[in-house]
Amino acid sequence: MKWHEIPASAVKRLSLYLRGLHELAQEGVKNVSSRSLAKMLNVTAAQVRKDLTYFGQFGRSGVGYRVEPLMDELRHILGTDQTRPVVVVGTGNLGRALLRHKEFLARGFKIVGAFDVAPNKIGRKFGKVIVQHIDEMPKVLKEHDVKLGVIATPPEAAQSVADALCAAGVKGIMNFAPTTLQTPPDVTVRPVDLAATLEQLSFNVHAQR
Amino acid sequence: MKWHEIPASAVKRLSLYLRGLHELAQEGVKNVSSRSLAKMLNVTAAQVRKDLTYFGQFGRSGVGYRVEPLMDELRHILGTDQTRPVVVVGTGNLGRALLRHKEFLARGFKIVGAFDVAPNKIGRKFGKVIVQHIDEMPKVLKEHDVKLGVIATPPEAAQSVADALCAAGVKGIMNFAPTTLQTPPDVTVRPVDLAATLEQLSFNVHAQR
DNA sequence: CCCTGTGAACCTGTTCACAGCG
DNA sequence: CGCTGTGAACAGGTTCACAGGG
Repeated sequence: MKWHEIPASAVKRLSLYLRGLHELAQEGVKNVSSRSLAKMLNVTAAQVRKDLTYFGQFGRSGVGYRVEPLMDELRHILGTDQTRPVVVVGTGNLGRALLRHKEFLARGFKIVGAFDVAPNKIGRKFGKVIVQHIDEMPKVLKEHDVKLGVIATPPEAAQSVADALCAAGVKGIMNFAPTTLQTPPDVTVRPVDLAATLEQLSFNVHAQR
Repeated sequence: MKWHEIPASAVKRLSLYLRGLHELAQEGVKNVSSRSLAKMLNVTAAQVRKDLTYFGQFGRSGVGYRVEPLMDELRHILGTDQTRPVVVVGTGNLGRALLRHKEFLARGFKIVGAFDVAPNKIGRKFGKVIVQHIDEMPKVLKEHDVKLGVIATPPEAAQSVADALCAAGVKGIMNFAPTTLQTPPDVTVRPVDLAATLEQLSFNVHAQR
Protein backbone atom coordinates (compact mmCIF):
# COMPACT_ATOMS: atom_id res chain seq x y z
CA MET A 1 0.00 0.00 0.00
CA LYS A 2 1.25 3.46 -0.92
CA TRP A 3 1.66 5.63 2.13
CA HIS A 4 0.05 8.67 0.61
CA GLU A 5 -3.26 6.83 0.40
CA ILE A 6 -3.35 5.97 4.09
CA PRO A 7 -5.96 8.03 5.94
CA ALA A 8 -4.44 10.98 7.75
CA SER A 9 -6.58 10.07 10.73
CA ALA A 10 -4.81 6.73 10.93
CA VAL A 11 -1.42 8.43 11.01
CA LYS A 12 -2.72 10.73 13.70
CA ARG A 13 -3.60 7.75 15.83
CA LEU A 14 -0.13 6.31 15.36
CA SER A 15 1.14 9.07 17.63
CA LEU A 16 -1.54 8.15 20.10
CA TYR A 17 -0.55 4.49 20.05
CA LEU A 18 3.08 5.40 20.50
CA ARG A 19 2.19 7.43 23.56
CA GLY A 20 0.15 4.59 24.99
CA LEU A 21 2.92 2.10 24.37
CA HIS A 22 5.39 4.43 26.03
CA GLU A 23 3.25 4.44 29.13
CA LEU A 24 3.00 0.65 29.10
CA ALA A 25 6.75 0.30 28.63
CA GLN A 26 7.36 2.44 31.70
CA GLU A 27 5.15 0.11 33.68
CA GLY A 28 7.22 -2.80 32.47
CA VAL A 29 4.49 -4.30 30.30
CA LYS A 30 5.96 -6.46 27.53
CA ASN A 31 2.93 -7.42 25.45
CA VAL A 32 -0.36 -5.74 24.73
CA SER A 33 -3.49 -6.72 22.85
CA SER A 34 -5.29 -4.38 20.50
CA ARG A 35 -8.17 -4.50 22.94
CA SER A 36 -6.32 -3.27 26.00
CA LEU A 37 -4.34 -0.66 24.08
CA ALA A 38 -7.59 0.58 22.58
CA LYS A 39 -9.25 0.76 25.94
CA MET A 40 -6.61 2.99 27.51
CA LEU A 41 -6.73 5.36 24.55
CA ASN A 42 -10.52 5.48 24.06
CA VAL A 43 -10.52 3.98 20.58
CA THR A 44 -11.75 0.64 19.27
CA ALA A 45 -9.69 -2.54 19.03
CA ALA A 46 -10.53 -3.01 15.35
CA GLN A 47 -9.25 0.47 14.69
CA VAL A 48 -5.92 -0.25 16.33
CA ARG A 49 -5.46 -3.40 14.28
CA LYS A 50 -6.54 -1.81 11.01
CA ASP A 51 -4.34 1.24 11.52
CA LEU A 52 -1.28 -0.85 12.27
CA THR A 53 -1.77 -3.15 9.32
CA TYR A 54 -1.66 -0.18 6.97
CA PHE A 55 2.05 -0.22 7.71
CA GLY A 56 2.82 -3.88 8.21
CA GLN A 57 2.03 -6.92 10.29
CA PHE A 58 3.37 -6.33 13.74
CA GLY A 59 1.17 -8.56 15.87
CA ARG A 60 1.23 -12.18 16.90
CA SER A 61 -1.88 -14.29 16.82
CA GLY A 62 -3.04 -15.22 20.27
CA VAL A 63 -0.53 -12.92 21.97
CA GLY A 64 -0.95 -9.35 20.77
CA TYR A 65 1.86 -6.89 20.11
CA ARG A 66 5.26 -6.72 21.76
CA VAL A 67 5.51 -3.27 23.29
CA GLU A 68 9.13 -2.30 22.66
CA PRO A 69 9.44 -3.55 19.08
CA LEU A 70 6.17 -1.90 18.15
CA MET A 71 7.36 1.40 19.59
CA ASP A 72 10.47 1.14 17.45
CA GLU A 73 8.34 0.45 14.39
CA LEU A 74 6.07 3.39 15.05
CA ARG A 75 8.99 5.73 15.63
CA HIS A 76 10.49 4.54 12.38
CA ILE A 77 7.23 5.10 10.50
CA LEU A 78 6.84 8.58 11.96
CA GLY A 79 10.46 9.38 11.20
CA THR A 80 11.34 10.09 14.80
CA ASP A 81 13.73 7.17 15.19
CA GLN A 82 16.36 9.78 14.57
CA THR A 83 16.27 13.20 16.17
CA ARG A 84 14.75 15.77 13.85
CA PRO A 85 15.88 19.39 13.92
CA VAL A 86 13.20 22.07 14.27
CA VAL A 87 13.25 25.86 14.30
CA VAL A 88 10.87 28.19 16.10
CA VAL A 89 10.05 31.61 14.69
CA GLY A 90 8.61 34.16 17.09
CA THR A 91 9.63 34.36 20.72
CA GLY A 92 6.52 35.76 22.35
CA ASN A 93 4.87 33.95 25.24
CA LEU A 94 4.10 30.92 23.19
CA GLY A 95 7.38 30.75 21.31
CA ARG A 96 9.37 30.92 24.53
CA ALA A 97 7.24 28.22 26.11
CA LEU A 98 7.96 25.99 23.13
CA LEU A 99 11.69 26.68 23.36
CA ARG A 100 11.62 25.47 26.95
CA HIS A 101 9.23 22.60 26.32
CA LYS A 102 11.09 19.45 27.35
CA GLU A 103 8.85 16.91 25.76
CA PHE A 104 9.91 17.68 22.22
CA LEU A 105 13.34 16.23 22.86
CA ALA A 106 11.89 13.13 24.50
CA ARG A 107 9.74 12.60 21.44
CA GLY A 108 12.53 12.98 18.92
CA PHE A 109 12.71 16.69 18.13
CA LYS A 110 15.51 19.12 18.83
CA ILE A 111 15.09 22.86 18.51
CA VAL A 112 18.18 24.07 16.72
CA GLY A 113 17.21 27.68 16.16
CA ALA A 114 14.95 30.45 17.41
CA PHE A 115 14.26 33.61 15.47
CA ASP A 116 12.65 36.98 15.99
CA VAL A 117 12.93 40.53 14.73
CA ALA A 118 12.66 42.43 18.02
CA PRO A 119 16.11 43.79 19.06
CA ASN A 120 15.34 43.17 22.74
CA LYS A 121 14.89 39.47 22.05
CA ILE A 122 17.91 38.81 19.90
CA GLY A 123 20.85 37.36 21.79
CA ARG A 124 18.73 36.17 24.68
CA LYS A 125 18.71 32.50 25.56
CA PHE A 126 15.51 30.54 26.18
CA GLY A 127 15.74 26.83 26.90
CA LYS A 128 18.97 25.86 25.17
CA VAL A 129 18.91 28.17 22.17
CA ILE A 130 19.91 31.76 21.63
CA VAL A 131 17.48 33.91 19.67
CA GLN A 132 18.85 35.13 16.36
CA HIS A 133 17.61 37.70 13.89
CA ILE A 134 15.33 36.22 11.29
CA ASP A 135 17.79 37.15 8.56
CA GLU A 136 20.08 34.43 9.92
CA MET A 137 17.40 31.82 9.33
CA PRO A 138 18.39 30.55 5.86
CA LYS A 139 21.94 29.92 7.04
CA VAL A 140 20.85 27.97 10.12
CA LEU A 141 18.25 25.97 8.20
CA LYS A 142 20.79 24.93 5.61
CA GLU A 143 23.44 24.15 8.20
CA HIS A 144 21.22 21.71 10.12
CA ASP A 145 19.18 20.59 7.11
CA VAL A 146 15.99 21.60 8.91
CA LYS A 147 12.74 20.40 7.38
CA LEU A 148 10.34 21.37 10.19
CA GLY A 149 9.40 24.85 11.39
CA VAL A 150 7.12 26.31 14.01
CA ILE A 151 5.46 29.68 13.53
CA ALA A 152 4.60 31.48 16.77
CA THR A 153 4.51 35.04 15.49
CA PRO A 154 1.68 37.55 15.36
CA PRO A 155 -0.73 36.75 12.50
CA GLU A 156 0.44 39.68 10.36
CA ALA A 157 3.93 38.22 10.13
CA ALA A 158 2.95 34.58 9.68
CA GLN A 159 2.62 34.43 5.91
CA SER A 160 5.95 36.09 5.21
CA VAL A 161 7.63 33.83 7.74
CA ALA A 162 6.03 30.83 6.05
CA ASP A 163 7.34 32.03 2.70
CA ALA A 164 10.83 32.37 4.15
CA LEU A 165 10.68 28.90 5.69
CA CYS A 166 9.51 27.35 2.43
CA ALA A 167 12.17 29.18 0.46
CA ALA A 168 14.78 27.74 2.80
CA GLY A 169 13.60 24.19 2.26
CA VAL A 170 11.24 23.56 5.17
CA LYS A 171 8.58 20.97 4.28
CA GLY A 172 6.42 20.93 7.41
CA ILE A 173 5.05 23.89 9.37
CA MET A 174 3.26 23.95 12.69
CA ASN A 175 1.35 27.21 12.71
CA PHE A 176 0.20 28.81 15.96
CA ALA A 177 -0.74 32.08 14.27
CA PRO A 178 -4.47 32.41 13.66
CA THR A 179 -4.14 32.72 9.90
CA THR A 180 -4.48 30.34 6.99
CA LEU A 181 -1.13 30.02 5.29
CA GLN A 182 -0.72 29.66 1.55
CA THR A 183 2.16 27.31 0.78
CA PRO A 184 3.44 25.18 -2.10
CA PRO A 185 1.76 21.77 -2.38
CA ASP A 186 4.83 19.89 -1.15
CA VAL A 187 4.72 21.72 2.18
CA THR A 188 2.40 20.45 4.91
CA VAL A 189 0.90 22.92 7.35
CA ARG A 190 -0.64 21.92 10.67
CA PRO A 191 -2.61 24.77 12.15
CA VAL A 192 -2.85 24.89 15.94
CA ASP A 193 -5.46 27.49 16.79
CA LEU A 194 -5.75 27.55 20.56
CA ALA A 195 -8.66 29.97 20.69
CA ALA A 196 -10.48 27.89 18.09
CA THR A 197 -10.02 24.84 20.28
CA LEU A 198 -11.71 26.65 23.13
CA GLU A 199 -14.46 27.71 20.73
CA GLN A 200 -15.14 24.06 19.93
CA LEU A 201 -15.47 23.31 23.61
CA SER A 202 -17.66 26.35 24.08
CA PHE A 203 -19.96 25.06 21.37
CA ASN A 204 -20.29 21.70 23.08
CA VAL A 205 -20.83 23.22 26.49
CA HIS A 206 -22.80 26.35 25.92
CA ALA A 207 -24.57 25.93 22.63
CA GLN A 208 -25.55 22.26 22.70
CA ARG A 209 -29.24 21.72 22.79
CA MET B 1 -31.81 19.77 12.65
CA LYS B 2 -30.56 18.72 16.08
CA TRP B 3 -27.21 20.21 16.83
CA HIS B 4 -25.71 17.06 18.20
CA GLU B 5 -26.02 15.39 14.80
CA ILE B 6 -24.03 18.08 13.05
CA PRO B 7 -20.59 16.80 12.03
CA ALA B 8 -17.90 17.90 14.48
CA SER B 9 -15.75 18.78 11.48
CA ALA B 10 -18.37 21.32 10.42
CA VAL B 11 -18.28 22.97 13.83
CA LYS B 12 -14.52 23.02 13.63
CA ARG B 13 -14.72 24.94 10.38
CA LEU B 14 -17.10 27.46 11.94
CA SER B 15 -14.16 28.76 13.94
CA LEU B 16 -12.21 28.96 10.74
CA TYR B 17 -14.93 30.93 9.00
CA LEU B 18 -15.21 33.29 11.94
CA ARG B 19 -11.50 33.96 11.73
CA GLY B 20 -11.71 34.60 8.00
CA LEU B 21 -14.65 36.94 8.44
CA HIS B 22 -12.78 38.80 11.16
CA GLU B 23 -9.97 39.41 8.74
CA LEU B 24 -12.38 40.63 6.07
CA ALA B 25 -14.14 42.91 8.54
CA GLN B 26 -10.83 44.54 9.44
CA GLU B 27 -10.28 45.25 5.75
CA GLY B 28 -13.68 46.89 5.61
CA VAL B 29 -15.26 44.22 3.41
CA LYS B 30 -19.03 44.16 3.82
CA ASN B 31 -20.11 41.13 1.79
CA VAL B 32 -18.43 37.89 0.88
CA SER B 33 -19.37 34.95 -1.33
CA SER B 34 -18.86 31.36 -0.27
CA ARG B 35 -16.34 31.10 -3.05
CA SER B 36 -14.05 33.88 -1.93
CA LEU B 37 -14.30 32.96 1.75
CA ALA B 38 -13.48 29.36 0.84
CA LYS B 39 -10.51 30.45 -1.22
CA MET B 40 -8.85 32.40 1.56
CA LEU B 41 -9.29 29.50 3.97
CA ASN B 42 -8.32 26.65 1.63
CA VAL B 43 -11.68 24.90 1.71
CA THR B 44 -14.39 24.44 -0.94
CA ALA B 45 -17.28 26.80 -1.57
CA ALA B 46 -19.86 24.01 -1.29
CA GLN B 47 -18.45 23.16 2.09
CA VAL B 48 -18.85 26.69 3.36
CA ARG B 49 -22.47 26.80 2.23
CA LYS B 50 -23.34 23.36 3.57
CA ASP B 51 -21.70 24.03 6.92
CA LEU B 52 -23.52 27.32 7.37
CA THR B 53 -26.90 25.90 6.44
CA TYR B 54 -26.61 23.33 9.21
CA PHE B 55 -27.31 26.29 11.47
CA GLY B 56 -29.60 28.46 9.43
CA GLN B 57 -29.88 30.43 6.20
CA PHE B 58 -27.57 33.37 6.42
CA GLY B 59 -26.82 34.11 2.78
CA ARG B 60 -28.49 36.14 0.06
CA SER B 61 -28.87 34.82 -3.44
CA GLY B 62 -26.72 36.66 -5.90
CA VAL B 63 -24.90 38.58 -3.19
CA GLY B 64 -23.30 36.23 -0.69
CA TYR B 65 -23.07 36.73 3.05
CA ARG B 66 -22.93 39.97 4.99
CA VAL B 67 -19.72 39.88 6.97
CA GLU B 68 -20.69 41.50 10.27
CA PRO B 69 -24.06 39.81 10.77
CA LEU B 70 -22.57 36.44 9.94
CA MET B 71 -19.81 36.97 12.48
CA ASP B 72 -22.46 37.67 15.10
CA GLU B 73 -24.32 34.52 14.13
CA LEU B 74 -21.21 32.38 14.33
CA ARG B 75 -20.23 33.81 17.70
CA HIS B 76 -23.72 33.11 18.93
CA ILE B 77 -23.60 29.53 17.68
CA LEU B 78 -20.20 28.95 19.24
CA GLY B 79 -21.36 30.51 22.48
CA THR B 80 -18.72 33.21 22.45
CA ASP B 81 -21.12 36.09 22.03
CA GLN B 82 -20.70 36.45 25.76
CA THR B 83 -17.34 36.17 27.47
CA ARG B 84 -16.78 32.69 28.86
CA PRO B 85 -14.72 32.15 31.99
CA VAL B 86 -11.87 29.64 31.82
CA VAL B 87 -9.38 28.30 34.35
CA VAL B 88 -5.86 27.07 33.71
CA VAL B 89 -4.33 24.33 35.84
CA GLY B 90 -0.56 24.03 35.81
CA THR B 91 1.74 27.03 35.52
CA GLY B 92 4.77 25.55 33.84
CA ASN B 93 6.10 27.05 30.62
CA LEU B 94 2.96 26.31 28.72
CA GLY B 95 0.51 27.27 31.43
CA ARG B 96 2.18 30.64 31.91
CA ALA B 97 2.19 31.29 28.17
CA LEU B 98 -1.55 30.62 28.10
CA LEU B 99 -2.14 32.96 31.04
CA ARG B 100 -0.43 35.73 29.09
CA HIS B 101 -1.97 34.79 25.74
CA LYS B 102 -3.93 37.85 24.62
CA GLU B 103 -5.96 36.28 21.89
CA PHE B 104 -8.22 34.35 24.23
CA LEU B 105 -9.82 37.56 25.41
CA ALA B 106 -10.26 38.83 21.87
CA ARG B 107 -12.01 35.60 20.98
CA GLY B 108 -14.39 35.63 23.92
CA PHE B 109 -12.58 33.85 26.74
CA LYS B 110 -11.40 35.24 30.04
CA ILE B 111 -9.06 33.37 32.32
CA VAL B 112 -10.49 33.77 35.79
CA GLY B 113 -8.23 31.42 37.70
CA ALA B 114 -4.81 29.75 37.60
CA PHE B 115 -3.85 26.85 39.81
CA ASP B 116 -0.77 24.90 40.77
CA VAL B 117 0.59 22.94 43.71
CA ALA B 118 4.18 24.23 43.78
CA PRO B 119 4.65 26.66 46.70
CA ASN B 120 7.02 28.83 44.65
CA LYS B 121 4.28 29.44 42.08
CA ILE B 122 1.39 30.22 44.39
CA GLY B 123 0.80 33.93 44.84
CA ARG B 124 2.69 34.89 41.72
CA LYS B 125 0.91 36.81 39.01
CA PHE B 126 1.09 35.88 35.33
CA GLY B 127 -0.92 37.87 32.84
CA LYS B 128 -3.77 39.19 34.92
CA VAL B 129 -4.32 36.32 37.33
CA ILE B 130 -2.67 35.29 40.56
CA VAL B 131 -1.82 31.62 40.92
CA GLN B 132 -3.72 29.86 43.69
CA HIS B 133 -3.34 26.47 45.29
CA ILE B 134 -5.35 23.82 43.54
CA ASP B 135 -7.40 23.28 46.69
CA GLU B 136 -8.99 26.68 46.03
CA MET B 137 -10.24 25.51 42.66
CA PRO B 138 -13.75 24.32 43.58
CA LYS B 139 -14.51 27.65 45.22
CA VAL B 140 -13.32 29.70 42.23
CA LEU B 141 -15.11 27.48 39.73
CA LYS B 142 -18.36 27.80 41.58
CA GLU B 143 -17.96 31.53 42.07
CA HIS B 144 -17.53 32.26 38.36
CA ASP B 145 -19.67 29.36 37.15
CA VAL B 146 -16.75 28.09 35.07
CA LYS B 147 -17.52 25.41 32.51
CA LEU B 148 -14.19 25.34 30.66
CA GLY B 149 -10.81 24.22 31.95
CA VAL B 150 -7.30 23.92 30.55
CA ILE B 151 -4.88 21.28 31.80
CA ALA B 152 -1.22 22.20 31.40
CA THR B 153 0.24 19.98 34.08
CA PRO B 154 2.73 17.12 33.83
CA PRO B 155 1.03 13.94 32.54
CA GLU B 156 1.10 12.22 35.94
CA ALA B 157 -1.14 14.89 37.43
CA ALA B 158 -3.51 15.29 34.49
CA GLN B 159 -6.08 12.62 35.35
CA SER B 160 -6.56 13.73 38.92
CA VAL B 161 -6.86 17.35 37.81
CA ALA B 162 -9.45 16.29 35.25
CA ASP B 163 -11.37 14.48 37.97
CA ALA B 164 -11.30 17.59 40.13
CA LEU B 165 -12.46 19.79 37.26
CA CYS B 166 -15.33 17.45 36.44
CA ALA B 167 -16.34 17.22 40.08
CA ALA B 168 -16.53 20.99 40.18
CA GLY B 169 -18.83 21.17 37.19
CA VAL B 170 -16.49 21.80 34.26
CA LYS B 171 -17.93 20.43 31.00
CA GLY B 172 -15.11 21.10 28.54
CA ILE B 173 -11.41 20.40 28.96
CA MET B 174 -8.50 21.40 26.75
CA ASN B 175 -5.74 18.96 27.60
CA PHE B 176 -2.10 19.76 26.86
CA ALA B 177 -0.80 16.84 28.90
CA PRO B 178 0.20 13.87 26.75
CA THR B 179 -2.27 11.49 28.35
CA THR B 180 -5.70 10.22 27.45
CA LEU B 181 -8.17 11.40 30.06
CA GLN B 182 -11.09 9.33 31.25
CA THR B 183 -14.08 11.57 31.89
CA PRO B 184 -17.87 11.28 32.25
CA PRO B 185 -19.75 11.26 28.92
CA ASP B 186 -21.12 14.78 29.41
CA VAL B 187 -17.62 16.23 29.50
CA THR B 188 -15.83 16.99 26.24
CA VAL B 189 -12.07 16.71 26.09
CA ARG B 190 -9.94 18.26 23.37
CA PRO B 191 -6.43 16.89 23.45
CA VAL B 192 -3.68 19.19 22.19
CA ASP B 193 -0.56 17.11 21.87
CA LEU B 194 2.14 19.40 20.55
CA ALA B 195 4.76 16.68 20.11
CA ALA B 196 2.20 14.53 18.29
CA THR B 197 1.56 17.42 15.92
CA LEU B 198 5.25 17.53 15.08
CA GLU B 199 5.18 13.75 14.63
CA GLN B 200 2.47 14.13 12.01
CA LEU B 201 4.61 16.63 10.16
CA SER B 202 7.61 14.38 10.51
CA PHE B 203 5.66 11.56 8.92
CA ASN B 204 4.73 13.72 5.94
CA VAL B 205 8.23 15.06 5.51
CA HIS B 206 10.54 12.23 6.41
CA ALA B 207 8.57 9.07 5.89
CA GLN B 208 6.54 9.87 2.80
CA ARG B 209 7.41 7.71 -0.14
C1' DC C 1 -26.62 36.19 -14.57
C1' DC C 2 -24.53 35.34 -9.85
C1' DC C 3 -24.89 33.18 -5.77
C1' DT C 4 -27.24 30.41 -2.13
C1' DG C 5 -29.43 26.23 -0.42
C1' DT C 6 -29.91 21.37 -0.90
C1' DG C 7 -31.12 16.51 -2.28
C1' DA C 8 -28.58 12.92 -4.24
C1' DA C 9 -24.39 10.62 -5.63
C1' DC C 10 -20.09 9.65 -4.26
C1' DC C 11 -16.43 8.37 -1.66
C1' DT C 12 -13.60 7.51 2.28
C1' DG C 13 -13.03 5.93 6.89
C1' DT C 14 -14.95 2.92 10.53
C1' DT C 15 -17.02 -1.12 12.23
C1' DC C 16 -18.15 -5.88 11.81
C1' DA C 17 -17.39 -10.59 11.74
C1' DC C 18 -14.83 -14.28 10.73
C1' DA C 19 -10.91 -16.93 8.64
C1' DG C 20 -6.45 -18.21 10.01
C1' DC C 21 -2.55 -18.80 12.81
C1' DG C 22 0.13 -19.75 17.03
C1' DC D 1 -8.72 -20.95 22.48
C1' DG D 2 -7.13 -15.94 22.06
C1' DC D 3 -5.94 -12.56 19.19
C1' DT D 4 -4.47 -10.74 14.72
C1' DG D 5 -5.38 -9.48 9.96
C1' DT D 6 -8.79 -8.39 6.61
C1' DG D 7 -12.59 -8.43 3.12
C1' DA D 8 -17.19 -6.82 3.21
C1' DA D 9 -20.89 -4.10 5.04
C1' DC D 10 -21.94 0.23 6.89
C1' DA D 11 -22.02 5.04 8.14
C1' DG D 12 -21.19 9.62 7.57
C1' DG D 13 -19.02 13.48 5.57
C1' DT D 14 -17.96 15.74 1.14
C1' DT D 15 -18.76 16.92 -3.46
C1' DC D 16 -21.79 17.58 -7.24
C1' DA D 17 -25.09 19.75 -9.84
C1' DC D 18 -29.01 22.10 -10.19
C1' DA D 19 -33.40 24.40 -8.65
C1' DG D 20 -34.71 28.78 -7.00
C1' DG D 21 -34.34 33.60 -5.71
C1' DG D 22 -32.78 38.45 -6.29
